[in-house]
Amino acid sequence: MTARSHRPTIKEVALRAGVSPMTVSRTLSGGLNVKPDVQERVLAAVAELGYHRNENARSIRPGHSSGLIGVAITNIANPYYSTFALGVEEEAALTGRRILLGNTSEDAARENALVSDFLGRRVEGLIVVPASAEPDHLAASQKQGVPVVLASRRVEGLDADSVVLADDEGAHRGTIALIDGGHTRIGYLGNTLAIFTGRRRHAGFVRALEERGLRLDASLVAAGPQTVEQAREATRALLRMKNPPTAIFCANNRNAIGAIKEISTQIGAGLKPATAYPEIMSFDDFELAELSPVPISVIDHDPRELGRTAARLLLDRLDADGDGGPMREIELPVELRTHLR
Amino acid sequence: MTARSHRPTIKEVALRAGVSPMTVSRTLSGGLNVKPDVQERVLAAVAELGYHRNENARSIRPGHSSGLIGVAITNIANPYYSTFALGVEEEAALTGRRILLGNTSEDAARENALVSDFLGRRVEGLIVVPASAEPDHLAASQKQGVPVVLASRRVEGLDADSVVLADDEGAHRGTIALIDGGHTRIGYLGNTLAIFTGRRRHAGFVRALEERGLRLDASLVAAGPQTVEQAREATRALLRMKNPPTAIFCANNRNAIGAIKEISTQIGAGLKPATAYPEIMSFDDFELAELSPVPISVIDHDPRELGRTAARLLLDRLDADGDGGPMREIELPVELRTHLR
DNA sequence: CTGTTAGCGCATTCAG
DNA sequence: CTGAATGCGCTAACAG
Repeated sequence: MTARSHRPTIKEVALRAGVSPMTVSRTLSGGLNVKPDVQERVLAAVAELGYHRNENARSIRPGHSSGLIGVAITNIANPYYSTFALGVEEEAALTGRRILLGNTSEDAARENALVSDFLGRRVEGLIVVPASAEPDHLAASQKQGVPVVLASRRVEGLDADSVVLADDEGAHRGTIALIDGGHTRIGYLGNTLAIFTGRRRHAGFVRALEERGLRLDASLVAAGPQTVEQAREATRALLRMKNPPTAIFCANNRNAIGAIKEISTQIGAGLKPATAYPEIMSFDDFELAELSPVPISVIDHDPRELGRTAARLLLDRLDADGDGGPMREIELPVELRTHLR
Repeated sequence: MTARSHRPTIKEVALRAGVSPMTVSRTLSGGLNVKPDVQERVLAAVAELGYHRNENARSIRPGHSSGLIGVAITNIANPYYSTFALGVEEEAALTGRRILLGNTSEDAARENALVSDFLGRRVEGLIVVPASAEPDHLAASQKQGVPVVLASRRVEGLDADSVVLADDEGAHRGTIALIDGGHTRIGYLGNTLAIFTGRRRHAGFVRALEERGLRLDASLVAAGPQTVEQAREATRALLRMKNPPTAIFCANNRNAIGAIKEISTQIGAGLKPATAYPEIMSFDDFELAELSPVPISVIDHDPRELGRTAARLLLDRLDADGDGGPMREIELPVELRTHLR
């Protein structure tokens, strides 16, 4: 069987139905001013040929848009972001739009290339979890009339719609809960401060310490681990200290999972009882958190809703006739859930 | 600030650079037969205007294609499938192609609509984790010269490239390991047999029982649970039996996680010691599996590689001049990893 | 109710 | 080395 690469065009449908291309076009756009029986003939031809209207050809015509939304995410494989993507996809699908998904791997250059590519494909808008602190490529998109919505992280110097979490408040509340639970030596594992959420969550952590009159011990702070493995190493270092922390604040799920894995391994080795290990506070809930071998609390939130909200911000702007009004900065609430275990 | 929705065209670049559109086009396509200084002028104009070649306009011209791959997945939020999507994205990006991602929610109608939409957008090919047992819409795609690659599941009656796991063999080996570990009453939690993987994994399970001379006890088999919550309920039912299983074979991560959660909860309630609960065999590894409160083994595999392989199958066919040869059916190996815990 | 003309942005073909 | 003409698939705008 040879793969006949033939996608029928409107002309072929017209020929087969014995009408002009315009009649086909009209029929496919709702059938206004086309006799019912002619419509039937057209639709029959469409079905027989398996015709699909070429949206790309359609979109180059004035007034028409591509129905595409460019989504750039730092790491699709992270359940947090994939759930976010699901939220975006669902909301976009409600308006018949599709998403063009790209993974940036937390790499600014890749984000640049991706945005550029998306613009070439004439996306109507961009939803970005920025890997780059550099606003130029996104500003360029806006200048072309392609709105940008930032999700999870903001970019300094870019006036764009955004939806982020209550990072500072969440980290603050979580840390206060630890302190009020009796902890005075609290470790910190999180992203580098170069990243928006890393900075804000760290700030909330520090603010809580100050508020309770605890001094910040730099040797307890690891602002850097990105992967579970790196988090394990950082945890190992904390546990090796002569005076280890009695609790660890983990600024995201990668770090919390790394900490738990390391603690679990060490408990399994049997050197010290489980109670000798630090308790965990995790910014991000995650599956099986309740199996932690040490007490764990989470600062929970809803990535799917984050995605939906980002999409709605964008769609609102796309549907707005004029400039769509001032930028909107949304902060989604988080929920402290103590001692899942 | 008004959102000037102006995307510059090749004409405007030409005007600004003082050349014809063709010279711009040539410059952007590699610059063959364009004087270096002219190229510079063109590129300067491109940069100043923030011009991006309109790929949609480009793709309607004969010979050119969209550079788009349609990916339809049953559930993006499932870490297994999001990692799969990452693999597809990476491999597609290597050839400059992008993915159009759609979620089917295990819904055949949605899959139909999605495929139809993808064809309208002139995707070069389709990568599908089929939610539907019905081959017609996918066959239609092939007939138009848009190749289809099935991933994880095959569709009966559809002659398409596919990459799936060694479901039967994996389930068989896992079950044999349980039996040889002394278990004679083994529970089963998995997808409905209407789903390809559900059917195959169940078959491997049954085959192992037969091989070892154990009879299949229907009351121990739950072929249906799709979500963690449903899996918990099914587990609860198994544990309530007068003669409960001493091991449970879980045909996917949703079911394994549900089982573990339920067992963990019951152990926490303190009615029976942990050793009184069934051990787990999970088809699919998952994060924190090693924290299971009961011994657990997994049939591991690599969803990212599954994605990469699916993409490569598709790209091979796209790059092939002729019909690309016979369909290829790949079965990726799985690895039994016993007693992570 | 239906068909013709024209043009969206781009690049192949053919003249210079 | 550069430009003009032409047509990709589609649909407003304008006849009829």
